[in-house]
Amino acid sequence: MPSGSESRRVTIHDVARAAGVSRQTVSRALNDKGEIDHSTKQRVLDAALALGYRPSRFARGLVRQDTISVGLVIPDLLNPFFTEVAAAALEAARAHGWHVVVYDTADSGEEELGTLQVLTSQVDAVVGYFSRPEAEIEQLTRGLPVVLIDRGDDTERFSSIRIDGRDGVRAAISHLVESGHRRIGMLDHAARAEPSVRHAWFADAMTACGLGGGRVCRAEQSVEGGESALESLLAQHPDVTAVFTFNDIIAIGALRAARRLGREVPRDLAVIGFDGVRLGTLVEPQLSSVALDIRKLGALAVEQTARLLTRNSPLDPDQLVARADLRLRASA
Amino acid sequence: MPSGSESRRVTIHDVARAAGVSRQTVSRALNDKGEIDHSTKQRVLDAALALGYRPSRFARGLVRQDTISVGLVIPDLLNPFFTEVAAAALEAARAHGWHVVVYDTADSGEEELGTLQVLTSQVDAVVGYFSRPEAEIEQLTRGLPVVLIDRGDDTERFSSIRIDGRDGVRAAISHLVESGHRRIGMLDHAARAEPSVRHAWFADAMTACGLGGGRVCRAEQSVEGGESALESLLAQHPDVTAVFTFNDIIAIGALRAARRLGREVPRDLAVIGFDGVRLGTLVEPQLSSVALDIRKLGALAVEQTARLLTRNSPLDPDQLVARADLRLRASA
DNA sequence: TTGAAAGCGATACCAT
DNA sequence: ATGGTATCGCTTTCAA
Repeated sequence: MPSGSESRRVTIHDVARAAGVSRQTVSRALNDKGEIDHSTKQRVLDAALALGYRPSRFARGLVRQDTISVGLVIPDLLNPFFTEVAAAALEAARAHGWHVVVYDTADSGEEELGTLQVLTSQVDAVVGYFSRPEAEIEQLTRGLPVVLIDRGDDTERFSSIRIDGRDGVRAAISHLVESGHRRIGMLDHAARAEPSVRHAWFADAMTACGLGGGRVCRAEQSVEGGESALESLLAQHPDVTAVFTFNDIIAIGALRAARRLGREVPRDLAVIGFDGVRLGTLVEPQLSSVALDIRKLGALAVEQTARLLTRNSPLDPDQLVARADLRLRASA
Repeated sequence: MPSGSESRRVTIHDVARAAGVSRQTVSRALNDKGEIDHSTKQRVLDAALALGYRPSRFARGLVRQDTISVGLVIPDLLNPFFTEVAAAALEAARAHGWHVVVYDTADSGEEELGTLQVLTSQVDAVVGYFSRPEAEIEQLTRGLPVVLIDRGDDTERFSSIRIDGRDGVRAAISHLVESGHRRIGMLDHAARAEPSVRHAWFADAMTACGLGGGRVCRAEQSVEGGESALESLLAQHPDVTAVFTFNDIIAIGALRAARRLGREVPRDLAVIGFDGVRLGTLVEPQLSSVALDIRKLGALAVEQTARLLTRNSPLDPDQLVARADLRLRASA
C-alpha cells in the first residue's frame, strides 16, 4: 500500500515559529501590510516558501467576509445555448469579482437535487436552470438568493429571468406566411409533459395568421432529437412546408434530416429556430431564428443576483425579461 | 438613496438563543445528528428558518476539512473544443465530489494572471490552460497542485497532460497523399510567435511522405480566423489541394471560405482538422479530423489532480498523454 | 516594528 | 439528551 500522507497542514503558526516571529507578523508579511521591517518580511517569506505554506481559505474567509461565490447551474454544458449562457454569466460575474462554481446537472432532475444539496453550502447565491418544483428548491436553498432562468410562468418565490418571444415568434410565423407557407409544423421539446410556452406562442401566432393549430412533434433537445422529430413530422404530415422549432439545436437537427430526406432548405422546407446561438451561423444554410441576446440574458441574471445579495432594490419581474426577436438568415 | 442593509449575519448563536438551547444543540439539529429530542430539534429548526439562518461555509470548512474545490482555467469557453474539455472535467470532478470553479481567461495573458491571482486563494488545486511562463505560474500558485493541459514541451515544474498527435497527423498526411494530393498547406495557429507543435508534426509528416515543407498560414483560433487564413493561403498558393489545420474551429472556417471561393470540399480542396469536436459532425461536409478523446483528456487531468491532492503516487509524464488519431469523415 | 489577545462561526469531544 | 470548552487558521485591534 502507498505510504499515506500523514503530513499535518502547514499553518501560519508553523511559519511563525520557523521565522522566529509571531503569527501576526507572518500575516503582515504575507498580506503586504506596511509596518514591517524589510528583512523580517523577507525572512518570513522565505520560511513560508520553504515550508510550502498556503493560507487556509476558510480561516481567511471567516475573518474577511469578502469573496463571493455564486453557483451556476446548467442542464447541459454541451448544448451550445447553455454554453453561451454560461459564458455570458461568467463574464458578468467576473466584472463583480465573483467566483463562479459551475454545475452541470446532465438534464436530470435527480442530479439537480443532488447538486442543490451540495451546492448550497458552498456558495452565496444560486443562478441557473431548474426544473424541480419551486417548493423543493426553496427548501434546499433556504434563504440563499436564487435567480432562475427561463422558468416557465410558475415563478412565485424566486426571481426569474423570463424570456419573451411572443412577438418574435409571431414575426417568424408571419414571415413564413408571407413567404407563402400555409402548412407549418412545430418541433416542440419533449422534456415535460405539457407543451412548452414557446409552443403556446406558436399556436397563438398561427391563430393570428388565420391558420389552424399546426402540426406538432416532440423532440429531444439534441441534434439527433431534431432529426428524428422532423422525420416523424414529415412522415405524419408530408405536406408541411415549414417548421418552427423549440430551439436552435433541434432546428439544426431538422436541417440535417431535411437534407437526408432530399428536401432542400429553404426551397422545399423552411426552418426557423429559437435562441440564436452562434452555431446557427455555421451550418448550411445558415439558420434563421427567433434570437435572444444571450449575453444580456446572463448579465441580467447576474445583475439581479447582485441586488439580491446586497438586499439592494432588486429589479422587479417586468425588468427581468429578455426579448427574442426574429433574425432572418438563409433557412427561411 | 437605498436603505442599506445593516443587518449583521445570523449566526448559530442567534439561533441558539432564539430556541433557548446551546449552539451545539443547534448544530445537532441542523446536521441531523442523533442524540437530540425530537421536539427540541423541531424548535431549533423553526427558529433557524424564522431567522433565515445559513451556516457560514467558511466556519464549517474550517472545522470539517472535507470539501474540495478545484479551479478550472479555460481560455475561451465559447470555443467548442474548450467547452468539451470543460464539460469533461466537470463530469470527472463530480465523480470525486469536487466543486469546480470555472474561469474564462478570454485568451488573454493578462486575464490569466489576474485569474491566477484571485483563484489561488479560493481553491485546492488548479487545472487548465496557461500560456504564461512556468516560473510565473509557479510563483502565483506556490505549492498548489497544478495540472496543465496541452502545454507545449516546456513543462518541467508541473504535471501536464500532453497531446500526442504525431502518428495521427502522419496518418492524416499519408491519407491525403494516398488520395493523390501533393500540394498540402497548413493553417497554423497565430497565438504565439513560434510555430506550434502540431505544425512540427505536420512538417515531419510531410517530410516522411517525401514532400516539401508545405505552405503555412497563420490563423486566429476562430471560424473567421480560419476563413481569412484559407483565403490568404489560396491567394499565395492557388495550387494547394489540401489543408491540415491547427484545430477544428479553424478547419470549419476553412470549409466556409472554400465554399465561398467556389472550391468544393473535398473534390477541389480536402480539409483535415485537429481535435475532433462534435461540431465537426454538424457542418457540411462533415469534418475529417485528427481526433482526441476529449472526455478522456478531462478525466486524465482530474485523475492527476486527485493524486496530487492526496500526495498519492502521481502518474508520470508518459501516462499523462492523450493520443489523437485520424478520424475520417467527408471533408477528406 | 512587533506581539498578545480577542474574535470570526462553526463542530467535536467530553462531561453531565 | 444537552451543554461547556477547546479548536480549526487566520486577521484585527490594541499595547508595548
